[in-house]
Amino acid sequence: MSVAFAGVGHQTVTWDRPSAQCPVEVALAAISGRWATLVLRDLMHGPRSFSALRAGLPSLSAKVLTERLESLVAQGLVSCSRSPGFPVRTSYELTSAGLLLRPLLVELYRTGEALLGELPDD
Amino acid sequence: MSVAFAGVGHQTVTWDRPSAQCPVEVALAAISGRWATLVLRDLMHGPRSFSALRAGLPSLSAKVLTERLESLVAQGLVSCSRSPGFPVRTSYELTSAGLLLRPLLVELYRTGEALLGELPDD
DNA sequence: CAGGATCCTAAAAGATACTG
DNA sequence: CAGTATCTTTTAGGATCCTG
Repeated sequence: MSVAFAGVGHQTVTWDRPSAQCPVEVALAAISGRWATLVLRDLMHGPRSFSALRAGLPSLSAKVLTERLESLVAQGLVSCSRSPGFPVRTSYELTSAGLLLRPLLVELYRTGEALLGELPDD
Repeated sequence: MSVAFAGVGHQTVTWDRPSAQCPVEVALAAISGRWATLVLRDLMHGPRSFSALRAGLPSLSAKVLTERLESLVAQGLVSCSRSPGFPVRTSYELTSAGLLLRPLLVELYRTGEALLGELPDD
């Protein structure tokens, strides 16, 4: 989106579909996909290994976790390091860009709480 | 999620999958689905008719717009009023709960901008 | 004008088994 | 330990045509 929502002004936009250049789409890409926010929350507490992440989310399959991590790494939000030797150990860690997501996650939580307060009958 | 991300403390959670009671999931549900944030942005500027929304998002099909609106109405975020007579006119408008999403949309935009600044090479 | 009804395709998610 | 490979199921999105 080319404008903020806070009433700063509404300039007409020329595109009509989600664009990769739109900040909102960029932020959404980071938190989209099932389990994405849960994986991010775990990583917010510090580096985690593949199995530590699995242990925290038992009903998440290895395949989906792999997909989620690949996506986060591809977006530059998470970095991955492997220990040499055997068995291999990996460590996934938020990058400085990934840490930028913290306020967004907080805001998601805050907004959700506000909605639950206003609409307790859902 | 049962805890915020701001370092208030990390209590072990007992569930292991996205839950409808989790504030984060509630907020996510409001903004998920393609075009959802764009529809919400339009509505943030005031009531809109079905075709006004379509006109603003030309590549969005009637079916998907209907789905998005139904979802928002079902969540209590948007209300819909129909004019009597013919042809029918509808007006979609954010409820007070829907207005609670504004800061979240702003934060999405802000975070996206920050990410684009930190990762211009995507 | 404001959708509803169908049908179709693609993408995401999940289950299971296996490998470096 | 940290994944990969397949396969099946589910879901979302889109196209087209139709109706109150």
